[in-house]
Amino acid sequence: MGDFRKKYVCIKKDKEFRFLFNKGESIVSYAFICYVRENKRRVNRIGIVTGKKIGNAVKRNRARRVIREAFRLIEPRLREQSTKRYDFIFVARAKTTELKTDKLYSLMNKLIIGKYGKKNEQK
RNA sequence: CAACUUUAUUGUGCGGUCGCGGGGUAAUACCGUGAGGAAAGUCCGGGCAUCACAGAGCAGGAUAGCUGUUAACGGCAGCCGAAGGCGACUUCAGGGCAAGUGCAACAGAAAUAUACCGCAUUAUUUAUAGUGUAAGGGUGGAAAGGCGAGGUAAGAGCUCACCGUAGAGCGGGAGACCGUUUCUAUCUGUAAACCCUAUCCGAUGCAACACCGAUUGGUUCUGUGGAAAAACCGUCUGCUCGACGGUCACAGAUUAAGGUGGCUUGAUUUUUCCGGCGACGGAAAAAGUAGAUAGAUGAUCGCACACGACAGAACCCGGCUUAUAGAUAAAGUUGCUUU
RNA sequence: GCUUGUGUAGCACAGUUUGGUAGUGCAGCUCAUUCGUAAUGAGCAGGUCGCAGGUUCGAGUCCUGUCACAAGCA
Repeated sequence: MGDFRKKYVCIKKDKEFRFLFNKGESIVSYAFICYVRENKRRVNRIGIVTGKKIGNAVKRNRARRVIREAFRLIEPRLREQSTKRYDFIFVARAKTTELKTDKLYSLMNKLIIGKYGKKNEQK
């Protein structure tokens, strides 16, 4: 699979963020809120939102890194189990800063893989 | 040993695996590198960039002991003065109310000039009026510099002795300032009240600015023609004077999504020596030190301990201010004990 | 990154220019009115003036620092 170097792409534009907030399915947990929608590209895309409420710059960076690392671990499994590709937007919450990646990883595993992996198999 | 004062340093470290930004070799692999003492607040100063360069006056802003230091500063160093502390030491917008003006609520008779009670005296009707007066009373943050004597009708710096404050003179010092057996007196407080004095200040900020860029529209600039008496508008930080340009039409350039540069070798860092009390300056050698653009440092395993605080570069420096778990070092003060 | 503005009672605002009493409306409580409620009338309570320091006899007001919140600039 050497077609593209990066396995996933960042969402950058404001329009796309707003589109996902309005039309995407939402998954809520104590660590993060996730908006998901199917896209027609060949890659999974991710966007991370860390608002001002979380804290100062260090805490915001920390939350961003933790989410990104967890997603990086989960992403290969998602591609194996599903043929479709999705856009994800993760919104960090205040508790995200204190969590470790393995906790977040197991949480994502439960919520995202559990939902979108199986969904595809049934079809 | 205890309490305290000041200054400085450090801000988890080492190794393995996966992952991220930039660079190099070069081709999907390897090598090396990658946040701070405050990166923060944006409170000052400077570089750099663009605009204006046709200026003059006024206004406006900043600073405020002296000498030095510096690219510059409102910073820093040393010294002087005042206040606080037993002391080491700390703090201070620390020029001028003796240039002028204003303000001083309530209380009080009166707040910068005055007569309520009082004390004297004059007039007559013995109670009032006039005059003189700041000794005494109470009020207040502040009551005519304080206190004693003389003096006087009673009093008053009115006079004198002693003392304070301010100014002038003299002496010392580079200066702030200090001293003084001299002379003078418009001797309440407030300039973080207006103001005066001295010194400095053009404006805007990397979202500056330069370059590339399609249909179409707008803006600005240039050129040509028109208008050009007055008026209006714009630019020159605000105002006045003054200067320049514009008002309508056509043509060309320019600009708006985005991209590239600006973007890191610089008043650089470290070490040694020399000059200086010190801030700092000079010389030599060595080092090569983040450069992203939704914005890079995380996860995990092993070992050690104090179990890791405050906190993340965004054009770059010099300061200041604020946040900060602890750990370490040096100098000094006071008290106690021992010798 | 840069440039501005605002913090006063539970809420919305005055007062800051020119320093001496902290006020207005709504909301709250009590009483009156009414068969009862609303409206109306009378009264009451409620304030670290964002925080810290300074100037002053005395700061909501003047000065300095600081903490929040909001707006603008491609």
